[in-house]
This record gives sequence, structure tokens and C-alpha cells, in this order.
Amino acid sequence: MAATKDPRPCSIADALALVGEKYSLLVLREVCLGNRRFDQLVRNIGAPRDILATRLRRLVDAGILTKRAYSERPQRFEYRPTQAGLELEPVLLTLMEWGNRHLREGDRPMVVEHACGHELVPLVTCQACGDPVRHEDLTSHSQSPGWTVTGPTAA
Amino acid sequence: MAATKDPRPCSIADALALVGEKYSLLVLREVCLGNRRFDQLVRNIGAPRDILATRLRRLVDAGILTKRAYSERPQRFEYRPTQAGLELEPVLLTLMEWGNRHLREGDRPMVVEHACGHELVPLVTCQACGDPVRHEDLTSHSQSPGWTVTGPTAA
DNA sequence: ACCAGTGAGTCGGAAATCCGAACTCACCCT
DNA sequence: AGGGTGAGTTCGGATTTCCGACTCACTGGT
Repeated sequence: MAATKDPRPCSIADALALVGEKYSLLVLREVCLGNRRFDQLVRNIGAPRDILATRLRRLVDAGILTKRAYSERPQRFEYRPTQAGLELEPVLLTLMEWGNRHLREGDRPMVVEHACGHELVPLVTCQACGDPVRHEDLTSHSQSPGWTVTGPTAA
Repeated sequence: MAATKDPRPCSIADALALVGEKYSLLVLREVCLGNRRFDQLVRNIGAPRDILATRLRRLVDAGILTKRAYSERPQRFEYRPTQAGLELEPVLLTLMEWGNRHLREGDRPMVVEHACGHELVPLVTCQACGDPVRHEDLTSHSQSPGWTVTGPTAA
């Protein structure tokens, strides 16, 4: 646990530390779809029950899900996304779009409809100018001393 | 390996099967930043060398990275994102934005600048109407018989 | 020629995770 | 009384991960 490792400080890594474990994002997919119960999640995700229980605890602790009883006697719980959890949905949708594009040909197993009436095709844009994000338009700057964008500056 | 499991068919799950293993998305982050060499990746990601070697093989096989020699004698290789790999960058950026918002307060370890001159804040929008995606505006439909959005229809 | 250093991995054994099936506990239905 | 459901926990074994050390093939300095 000591600092013998020292990877680049990065919000992507931090986010993945929370939701990057196996099944975590699939849990989020399900609760965003409205499936809130343990056994439903087990079935739809295909995860072992104990692993799912561990993930749920972690996601609740992280403030991504809430657990609440929908019945005392017998105690029954449901999991719902918090605001922070809902804000991960765009990540899921972007990933789904990538999967549809590169891992399938035409056969979407799931279609999301947008309120505008069209099938949703998620597009990541720059909030400031509204243009779609393209790799060539980006320049990254590390704010942390010692970490440049092309590797650590040798001391 | 038989079909004793039967999770919801889904492009998110398929995508995660390829890039959801530990470190895979961080590899992609680095190559998108321009870091292409094995030892650089080891340092910047903080992954064990053998695991990184395994991940790189997988990503190359999946067509997300290419491996090519930048020097014969001694053989030296570099890894670059393919088109498919570059198209995962929006996923990373969206995840970074989430991490910045929920896991930090003000202190971005990394800032991405967009060609328009502003700091990039990625925003996921509907390609058809251009509006930002909000959870309330979405309706999901499963295309696979037996899989509704609120669980499998009992037989 | 000799030594140190670098890049790109591989190897081996310990530690951590994951897995499926079975079990529990508390209730409801008939 | 017997069966079913929901929400987990427990068990032992399989699979991954982790870390440090090792290899191999050079290059550069003296």
C-alpha cells in the first residue's frame, strides 16, 4: 500500500477504481433500465451472487447507488442510482454506441429512443463550441509536476 | 463454457468484455496521449509488466491497437490506437469528466484543450436533435425476445 | 574489450479474486 | 405441511493478479 507505485494522477483512473471492476458498470446499466432488485440483477447480469453483493456494497458506499427497503417484514431492498450514478449513464451510452459500431453489424440488441423521436445515437461534443470531439482537435496538459503528456520528465 | 449463464445481450457488456479488464482503458488513455512504448506504459499506468503484455496482446487482437516495429536490430515496438481505438477516446473523456465532477473538487490533474480555444468539457448529446442526453428523455427497448427492459418475461 | 544502461518482454510463486452451488432466514401461498 | 421467492452468506476450488528477478539483444562510453 506504500508508494512504491506511482502512476499518472488521473480522474479516469480514479473513476475506474470505483466502477471499473467486473460487473460494476453492468449493475449501473440495469438500475438505469429500472431493474432494482437483487435477483433481477443476478439474472440480467449473469454475475455470481456473492460478487454482486460485494459490488452493490461498494457502489452504495461510493454514493453511486442507494439501497432502500421497499418492504419491512420481510425485509426487501431495492437499489437505485443516485444523481452521481445517473451521470454515469452517458458513459454507458457512449460505450454502447462504440460496441454497436465495432462489435456488431446492424443487429442492435437494444435500442434507446430519445424524447426528440429519433433513435438515440450518442455523440460526444465540446460543451463550449458544440462541435463533436475529434482526436485531432485535442491537446492535453498535465497539471501535475513530473507528468507530461509524453511521459514523466526525467529529473 | 456452456450456456448455463444467460445474461442480457448487450453491446455494453460486449464492449466491456474487450476493454473492461483492469488497465485496458488506461492503456488506451496513454496511447491516445501519445505514449507508445512498453516501458513508458508500465511507468505511467503502474501495471505489472506481464499483465500489461497480456493486455496489449488482447487489444491488438481486438483491433484496438496496432503493434509495429520502430526499430529492427534491436527490435523495438510501439503501440498506436487504430480508428476503433481512437473512437473509444470519447468514452475516456466522458469518464474523466465524471471523475472530475464527483471525485475531486476543482483540482483537475489533467486538462484537455479543444481546438475552439476552450477547455474541453465533454457533453454527450443526441446526434439527431443535438440536445444533451438526460435520463428522463430516454426509453429503452430490447430487441431480443425474452428480454424486456424490466427483466426477462417469465415463460 | 568491458561495463553500464535500456527496451521489451518472460518466469515463478504468493496473494487476491472469482466462481458455482449450496445453504440460510424470513416470509407468503395453497 | 409443502413449495416458492427474495436477499443474501458460506464454502472450497479455479483463475487472475501481483511483484521481483531474470533474459536477450542491443547501444554508448572508456
